[in-house]
Amino acid sequence: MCKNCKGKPYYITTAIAYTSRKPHIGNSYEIVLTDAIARYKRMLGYDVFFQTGTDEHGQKIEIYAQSEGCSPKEYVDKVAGEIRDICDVLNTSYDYFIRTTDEKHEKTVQKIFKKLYEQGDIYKGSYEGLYCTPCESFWTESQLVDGKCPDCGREVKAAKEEAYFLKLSKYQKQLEDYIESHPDFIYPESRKKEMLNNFIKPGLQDLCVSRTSFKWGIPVDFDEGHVVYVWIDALSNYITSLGYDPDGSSEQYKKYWPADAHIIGKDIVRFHTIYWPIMLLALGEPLPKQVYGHPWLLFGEDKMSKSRGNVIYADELVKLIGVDAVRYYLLSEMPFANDGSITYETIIERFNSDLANTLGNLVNRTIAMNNKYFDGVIQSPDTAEEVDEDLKKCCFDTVKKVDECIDAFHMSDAVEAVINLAKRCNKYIDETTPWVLAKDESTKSRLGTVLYNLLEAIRFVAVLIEPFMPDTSKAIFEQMNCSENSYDSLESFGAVKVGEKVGKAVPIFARIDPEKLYAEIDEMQKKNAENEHSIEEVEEEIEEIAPEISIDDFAKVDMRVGEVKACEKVKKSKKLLKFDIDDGMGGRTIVSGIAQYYKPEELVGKKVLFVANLKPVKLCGVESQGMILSAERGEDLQVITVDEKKVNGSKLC
RNA sequence: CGCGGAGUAGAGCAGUUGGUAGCUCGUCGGGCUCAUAACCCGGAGGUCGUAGGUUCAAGUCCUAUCUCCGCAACCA
Repeated sequence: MCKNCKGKPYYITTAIAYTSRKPHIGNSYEIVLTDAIARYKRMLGYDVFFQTGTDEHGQKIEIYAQSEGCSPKEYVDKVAGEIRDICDVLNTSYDYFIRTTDEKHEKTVQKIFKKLYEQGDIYKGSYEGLYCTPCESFWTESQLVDGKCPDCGREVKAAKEEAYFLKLSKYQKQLEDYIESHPDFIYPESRKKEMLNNFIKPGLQDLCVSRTSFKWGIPVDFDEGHVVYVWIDALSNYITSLGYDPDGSSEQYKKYWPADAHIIGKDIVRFHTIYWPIMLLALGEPLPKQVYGHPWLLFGEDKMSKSRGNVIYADELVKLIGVDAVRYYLLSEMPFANDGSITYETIIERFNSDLANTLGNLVNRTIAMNNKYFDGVIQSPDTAEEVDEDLKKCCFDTVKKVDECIDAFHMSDAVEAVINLAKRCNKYIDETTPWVLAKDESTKSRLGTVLYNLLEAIRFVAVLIEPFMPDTSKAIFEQMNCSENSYDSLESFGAVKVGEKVGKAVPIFARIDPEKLYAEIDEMQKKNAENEHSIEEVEEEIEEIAPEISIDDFAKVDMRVGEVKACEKVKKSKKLLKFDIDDGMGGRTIVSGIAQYYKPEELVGKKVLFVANLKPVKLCGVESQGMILSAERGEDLQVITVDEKKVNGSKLC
């Protein structure tokens, strides 16, 4: 067993959740996954520190707060509360919940920023680009529409914004060496290759770490007007909470840092394996041992979103099927490297098959037999047969298997291993046929042995399942009237006490009736629809009318009718279609990013409208000499077509 | 030729260093009755994306090709 992990510190974190809105169940996977690992390590004897929390700054939050008519702080308090509630509803055992609006965090971030500035790793530079004053935004040449701001259509002017930059390039080599020499640092492997090949090897660009365009952030204390931009603020949560301080860190920090594992979504691997390590290198602190970028949980094939009406929230699902069932589902259904998918069908399937039939029924029938045949009194195991040895072996093998799986973050395999042990127990019952043994007084002692072995094997199950389903583990121990739930007790077979009386047999998981569940879901969704006026809806409202322009402004845009002669996908691109347009003037090529809405052949022969005097640009290597007009609303897009008889090249007026 | 991953029974997935193709759910048949119409056993169902090649032997190695996905690029 694990002798050298007793009392050893183990620091594990989730990413901090952005407080823009209530997270759906896909977002909640991470905290359950991390919780299971934390609980397991605790059981092994590690001195675990498990941290989660919320990321609460940024322009987006400013905007959301405004649309809700409250201050950013009020908004963030509300959402952070919801997020914390979900963590609690999911019975997660975090030791600390950090908020980036905590005073201690803000103070430390300012110190970190200053330290990096003073030692020259952060320098003041400027963000050069084309600036749209009303929008307070910078654009690159290629982002402009008609040479104007793509957001509001107004003029932009070349401008510089002061900003602070972190010298990533300085530490590039050091980071690359670290990644190469620590093969487990980025996990899974494919993510590591992505980072190395796409970002690090081609060369890192210095990172902009401050903004002046919004206020809701941690102020740079030595330069008024500047606010620390997301990276340094959010990422440093992992150390500010522990008491890191450039002027001398706390004992707690020295004990737990570096982190053993950062559990994060695959979308933010880049920040955690490039920016964060470089910040730490610059600060002279050790790097985290491992970063696991887990996959996403999708609804069926689709991403979850309010506008699709397929959002499932963790707390609602908990109301329907219970905490442990939700935890079990998330852990067992999510593959290790690919995205998982959630459907009510599979939820029911897994619940009924694994939890009710296999596990719940096993406990129920075993306890019931003990009561029925021995009035609940646990008998001494006096006989031994080959099947018994096989059962014991399976118990020990399962302990080992679970350990290996969790170390490799293969949670679904770990969970499956425990369920397989329960299956082995069910088989054991069939092999030993206790009901036959009960008929004859001469086989009574064998019967007692069989039931003893079953109880002990179930005890193994109950111990091993604690990290995944803590309440269920407890419930099993209660029914067995047993308290020996330590991991160390799994070193040998036989901790169940002879002579004790088991409790009453009460089903732990009642089978789900699919129709009943669907009815409940319908009702819940109806209720939600009634009191939902979500932020997402606000976003999807029709766009505001752009500022007024004069007839002269309009006259600058030369729009013409053209006929699509040919159309094909631009190689190596996802969204681009290349059009050959007959413009009545010898033809031209236009590239348009509408490949996900149209198949190339659909538009051939159609007369379309295009902007004829737009400055040509290259897109994915193809020169585009104009812009095809289309109407867009949310996820929907349609190319504007005109009457077949219109002459190619006709000018719009 | 930007980087990487994946294509295996109706569905969802395993298949380590090449050596008789497995698991879960579903389905069909059988057994049992302690238990939550549950549990146990067995059957059917796959030319392992396609085409070549290496080998005594390939899902597993090599080459080509198709399709999907992730990251990057990109939405004039």
